[in-house]
Amino acid sequence: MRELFHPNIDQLCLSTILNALGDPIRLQILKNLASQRETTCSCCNINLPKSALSHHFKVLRESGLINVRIEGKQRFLSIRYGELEKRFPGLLNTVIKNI
Amino acid sequence: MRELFHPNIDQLCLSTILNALGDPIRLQILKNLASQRETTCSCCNINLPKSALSHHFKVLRESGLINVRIEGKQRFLSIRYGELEKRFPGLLNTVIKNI
DNA sequence: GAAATAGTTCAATTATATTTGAACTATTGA
DNA sequence: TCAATAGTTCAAATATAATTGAACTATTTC
Repeated sequence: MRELFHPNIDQLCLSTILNALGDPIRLQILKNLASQRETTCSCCNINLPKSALSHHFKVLRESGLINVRIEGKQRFLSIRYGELEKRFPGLLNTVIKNI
Repeated sequence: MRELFHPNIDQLCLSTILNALGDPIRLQILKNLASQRETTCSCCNINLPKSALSHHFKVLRESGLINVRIEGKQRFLSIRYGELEKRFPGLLNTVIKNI
């Protein structure tokens, strides 16, 4: 695998994003990311088997919330702040403040 | 039935709220409510059997997003703006703006 | 009191999501 | 090249959610 699918900014759908956010584990992941700019999958400090984590990362990525950059053996996750802010102004910041 | 269950403001949980919002039908209901202050269940202009609508109203109510006031044969729905704003500042307005 | 109205609840079905371990891929380092 | 690392994918199991019609409750109106 060389590249992972990331939806385009104008394909993003509010209910899909809110649905991705409407899960305690994924909110926790987001909170971690918000405080760290970029993380690898294994640095999320969430006590779940890696296949379960991988599932949640995929939901976040496919909803458009996070970007996953492949570098060597690792994947670096980051929030798609700028694009999300353009598409849904204020949304992400407000959610993150309220986690 | 005389009263419906409404969670207290400090029992509200962000992931539960986002989960309730993460559905296109419920977002549509919220959008309608946002433009009308108060509506009855049957005035939602959503083409679903009433049992399905009732289900979605319940999800919204139990998450803390809406208030349901019983008056005669009807139930008047409204968004719990003030309380939600206190508990999760900015959240609801941002979501509604972005629907 | 009977019928109409407005909605809820129930039970069954169907659809989606989550969780898991095992097998897999790709990359790095010895 | 071999082993370790970082993560994905698969398939099966389990759990949760959505959808429906029918039966129900409560209220109003005749």
